[in-house]
Amino acid sequence: MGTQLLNEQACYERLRDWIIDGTLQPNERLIELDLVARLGVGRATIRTVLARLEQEGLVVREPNRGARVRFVSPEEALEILEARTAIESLLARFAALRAQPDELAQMRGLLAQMRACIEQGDLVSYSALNTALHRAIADAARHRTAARLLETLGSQSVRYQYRTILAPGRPATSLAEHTAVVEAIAAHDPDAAEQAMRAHLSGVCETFRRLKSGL
Amino acid sequence: MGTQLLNEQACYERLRDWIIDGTLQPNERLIELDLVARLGVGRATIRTVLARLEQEGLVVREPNRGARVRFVSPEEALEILEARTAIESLLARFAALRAQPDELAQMRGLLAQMRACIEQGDLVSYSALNTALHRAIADAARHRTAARLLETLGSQSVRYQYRTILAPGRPATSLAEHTAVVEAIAAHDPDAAEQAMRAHLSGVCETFRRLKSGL
DNA sequence: TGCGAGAGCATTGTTAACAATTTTGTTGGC
DNA sequence: GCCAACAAAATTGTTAACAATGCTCTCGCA
Repeated sequence: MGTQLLNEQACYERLRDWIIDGTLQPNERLIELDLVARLGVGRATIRTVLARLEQEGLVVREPNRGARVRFVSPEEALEILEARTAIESLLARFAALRAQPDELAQMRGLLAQMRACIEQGDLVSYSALNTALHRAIADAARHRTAARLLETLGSQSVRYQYRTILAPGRPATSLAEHTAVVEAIAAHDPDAAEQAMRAHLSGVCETFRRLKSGL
Repeated sequence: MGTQLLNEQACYERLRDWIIDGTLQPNERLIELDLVARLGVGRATIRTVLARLEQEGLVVREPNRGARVRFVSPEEALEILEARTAIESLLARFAALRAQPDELAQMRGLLAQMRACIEQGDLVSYSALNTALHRAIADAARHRTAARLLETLGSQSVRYQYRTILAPGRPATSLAEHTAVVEAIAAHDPDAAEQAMRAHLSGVCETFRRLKSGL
């Protein structure tokens, strides 16, 4: 954790990253003077950054009691997945309407890499590629409002993102579902793309529900 | 505009209201010392509040150039409507699964009032009831994540909310669509409820698109 | 007239100190 | 040993002053 001099935006991004990557753990107290020392900014800056992160759902602040990293319960994680389903289906629809050839090529490239990961059993890389593919679809949709909603949702639930792919039989199913989504987008068929994305994420939701109750 | 002493939260809500109700107009500069004088808080408080409002999409801040009320273009308003369609369809689905009898009674009551408004040509009251009904459905869904997304979307687009109902023939259509949504929820049919809500808001989107191009 | 340099003003950004609050630790009585 | 009352420490909340930045308007010059 470096001690460089940062402006508010950089400080915000840094802190955000620390929460997302787990450097700062859920429920961990965020003490202003600590962060001041770690980030090399004034306390006022830290305060506005914490306020922003609260608005984004990554931090909880209580008056006179300071801030902590928000803990997202499995129940909330499921809600987030459900909301993601709604938003990403919309994005898939728009991607089918607006995707450019180079964007389609990129999606297909990601799919190919994902296939290779499955064959080699490399689920960690698969998960990263999964994220990249979803992002590629969101970008192709050119729908900033939906993309923005999705981004805030995603940052809240990273902690749970690895879970579902570990379910037995899930990797192969997941790959097939992603392929269907990309094919529908490539065919510029908005209804099919929306439906395929909905089917995919509903599958993820269902898997997550089973994992959750099985804990 | 009172000059009372407020804490951060109250200050945030006050400023938010001023933006939503148009007391502060789109693109209007938000000068920290002005707000300090009007709200009776320190500049630091104003600053964190502005940061929060930016994160919420109501304000735009540029480094060293201050904050202004974010102007939502008609194009963005359409995007917001599209995103609302996705979220509210989800909420309608959950409302169908989870609505309690008293909540259903409330929805029917609102529908009856809406019908009366249409008959009397009172579109202003109709619009308010419309908002109330959508909120009642969101509450019945018990889906905090989706509700939170919807709330931020709603606050950004209030400026455009009256427009669509003014289109010729819209009021009657709108009432029929709302009735269908409530009936599906009352029947505890999630698929029908989701579909009905989607149909309703797609109609709103389509009307808005026409109004927009007709400007 | 048109236009760049520079002074002055308005506003934002940053820092430090102080006040208020909560939390922690300690003492004394039972 | 346990609990209440109190004191001390840690932390957050607030304020004021100062620094830096961007904007505006004038002045000098072609």
